[in-house]
Amino acid sequence: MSRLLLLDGHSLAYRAFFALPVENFSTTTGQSTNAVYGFTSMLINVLRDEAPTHVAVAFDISRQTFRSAEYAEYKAGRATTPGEFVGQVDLVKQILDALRITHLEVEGYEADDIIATLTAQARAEGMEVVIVSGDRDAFQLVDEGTLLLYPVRGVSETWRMTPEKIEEKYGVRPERYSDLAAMVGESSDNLPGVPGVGPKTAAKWLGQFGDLAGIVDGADQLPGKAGQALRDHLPQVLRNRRLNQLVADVPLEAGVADLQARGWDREEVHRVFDGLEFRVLRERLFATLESAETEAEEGIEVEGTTLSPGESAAWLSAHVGPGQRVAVVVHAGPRTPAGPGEATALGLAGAEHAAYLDLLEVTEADEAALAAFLRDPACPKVLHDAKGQVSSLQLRGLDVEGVVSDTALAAYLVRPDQRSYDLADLSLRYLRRELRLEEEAGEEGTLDLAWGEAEEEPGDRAAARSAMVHARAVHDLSLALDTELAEEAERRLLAEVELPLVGVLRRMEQAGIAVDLPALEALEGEFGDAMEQAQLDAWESLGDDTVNLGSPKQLQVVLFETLGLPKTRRTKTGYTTDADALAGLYAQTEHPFLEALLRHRDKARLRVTAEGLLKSVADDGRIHTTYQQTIAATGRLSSTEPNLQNIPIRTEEGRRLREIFVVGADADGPYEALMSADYSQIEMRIMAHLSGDEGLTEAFRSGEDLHRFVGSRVFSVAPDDVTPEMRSKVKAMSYGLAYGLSAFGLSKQLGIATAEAKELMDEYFERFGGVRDYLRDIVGEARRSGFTETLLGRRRYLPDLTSDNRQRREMAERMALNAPIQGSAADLIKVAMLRTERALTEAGVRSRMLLQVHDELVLEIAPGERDLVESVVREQMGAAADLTVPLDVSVGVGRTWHDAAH
DNA sequence: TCAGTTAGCCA
DNA sequence: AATGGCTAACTGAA
Repeated sequence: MSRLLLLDGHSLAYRAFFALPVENFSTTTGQSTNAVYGFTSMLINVLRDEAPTHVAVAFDISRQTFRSAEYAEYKAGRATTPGEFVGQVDLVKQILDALRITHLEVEGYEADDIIATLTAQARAEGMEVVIVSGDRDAFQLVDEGTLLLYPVRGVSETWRMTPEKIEEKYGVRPERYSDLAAMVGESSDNLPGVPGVGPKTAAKWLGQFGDLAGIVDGADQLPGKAGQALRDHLPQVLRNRRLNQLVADVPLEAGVADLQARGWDREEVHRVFDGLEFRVLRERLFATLESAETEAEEGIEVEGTTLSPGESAAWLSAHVGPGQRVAVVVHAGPRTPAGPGEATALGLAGAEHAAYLDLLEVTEADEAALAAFLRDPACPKVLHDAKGQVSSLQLRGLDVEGVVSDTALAAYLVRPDQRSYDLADLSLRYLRRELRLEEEAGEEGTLDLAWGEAEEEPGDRAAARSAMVHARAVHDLSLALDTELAEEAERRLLAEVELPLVGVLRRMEQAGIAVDLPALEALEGEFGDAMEQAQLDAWESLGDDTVNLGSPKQLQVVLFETLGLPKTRRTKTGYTTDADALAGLYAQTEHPFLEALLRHRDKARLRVTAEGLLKSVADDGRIHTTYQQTIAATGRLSSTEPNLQNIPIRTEEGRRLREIFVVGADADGPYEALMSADYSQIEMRIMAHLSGDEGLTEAFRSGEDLHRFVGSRVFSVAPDDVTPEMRSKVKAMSYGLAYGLSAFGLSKQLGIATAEAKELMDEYFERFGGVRDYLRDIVGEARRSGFTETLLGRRRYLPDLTSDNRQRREMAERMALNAPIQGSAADLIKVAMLRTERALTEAGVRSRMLLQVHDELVLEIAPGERDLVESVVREQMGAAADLTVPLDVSVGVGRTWHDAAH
């Protein structure tokens, strides 16, 4: 879909001029820049938020237009343009030139006429249009495919004017707005309205007579003083209407097709921004444009050899060695429930040469040379998403040491909220190279491959080419990303945390966790039976056994039509049937169907969870999850296939699922128990540390129960007098804090009035002012710098903090609150995992780490090692960071995960 | 077959 | 309308 963005340059710059204090914006040479700054800032935001394919900016050329010719007083009475504004319009145009954005001006017309003309052309071609203008005349252009962003409160925020929004505000559809304005008047254009006729009256008449022409025809029937006033001022109204009609056929030098967004002039942007001394704005501009702009210059070239049996050893000795960075790409067989498949082939690429090795056809000498290369820590290797590939190699007995970079991890640290770190995307972004194979590249293939064997099968040749091209990309990318990770802290995070963690996670995945299969099968059956019973009960109470209880759509019919229950909160497609809403309905009506439905939901969920776990048990009787290290924008891990980080624990029945995770055995024999070790209140402790709040710090140092301590402060009672009710309130408040909780959200969660929630929050912040100041400051700082940072310097960029769209901006603010806290906790447990594994290895024990659940580690304990491992885990988790408050670790041991809970 | 929506589990 | 995840079922369009 094409989308045209049109801006009214003059009016936006003018607004910015008055919105931003001129004394804060000037260069060392005395040039005022507040209007340029405001305009450019707005431009960047709207380019980012609306992602247009075509862009133009319209300017007024002078005040002499066909309008002033008809009505000499048009726009008269405006103050003369301030001296500091003069000249800034030219600077705006310089910026537009550097960005290669077309700007237009036409003698005798206003900017809005140009915008109207281009809008008409674009709409005729089926394009969407987004207009940014501070002139209300532009309202008449709005329709289903034309959106107006109308600046309010200076330039910091815009209203998204849709036909509905205009109708809601003014009571008329956009196409009638100009009729309304003609009667009401427009002070900024010096067009007087009819005395006594305001928007309400005008909208009412338009509703009665259809349009202005209808009102004129029926003017005689208009009642009262207002009617008489209109009759008296008819010529003036009609003149206003002629003047506020935008001209949609201004002769233009450029058509819509000429406005396609083009590559910008990097050097010119630097030159202009240097001159204006815009530093932060330049960062924002580059961050915005570079993500949109990834034009490939060419494909990836690789000169490579497909090694025949017996050739690998010689190739390796010629092309790899200490200090020479080599990219490794592994091809593997299909994955199994126990993990990735076995390696079948690999591509290698150094600075100059590339090679492809078929592991199924190598000689013993080849394999020995390869094994020696792979396990030599002095030979630096880089991989993309190493964990699975190293697993695949290991299945063939090939150990890998000396991994100096993982391009997926490096790219994740550079920008942690990307959807994926696909090699092709990264190649385009950081190398400006398309990752494609010869066939796809068309006739001007960009590959230059030297082939080993002529008689190879085509499939093998494609695989070889692909592996070598990928390896070349990984090699070059690893260098490019090294320079992207400019901050020392981020380099250390990669080298000392994320990279070593890859091995820890790989071993945890390979180990898996043992499952009591008969117990799991029994549980699945039990939940299944309970689900069926619930379904029967539900159907019986309804007298209908055809409703699919799993279909929200069918449920809506049953609940709100058949049963006629009160409507719940709206969703995109109707009314919600979520558990909260159903429980609310049950409290009101006690309808037996609701009870059975909720029970059915519960049991169905449990059954499906059991079923999913059952399906993922591998041949060794264990479940091997996969940890994702580049998904969560905050730095947390995630777990998939299956997700072992969301096994039920909150209800008694759900907890029974934890009984099927049991202590198991390995090749060396059985283990003795499972151990669960977790941090208590890790996020609140980090909050205490980061905020330096004295009360919260004291709470943790005192050893008193946190929520009891906080409750005693908030409610001004002795700790012993904190009631369970008080405790649960401050507990919800404490947990909500780091998420940007609002009074409304808190009231909803606690089931109390919003006013009461507000009081609670105020009292909380009053007593823990350090927390309030910290949360406020962290957002302000992030807005200035563009990113947040964790204890270990993990960054998260939040460009939306300066968005004009309130919803996006507030979302970004909550992310800015949460990211340093959740992310620091993630840093901490990662360090704890590294330290724990190292210490266990040094202690020479057989016990091993199996799972990580954000603030919890699950270990399998070998016979006789329980006490030693417990002290190791306590020590290493406790020493993962040096905070101003202690890190409290609690440990439990048992036959099952459930029993190990504490 | 696939993507979007809804629901629900965890920290 | 409180952050960060994953999976499953249903649904309608391709």
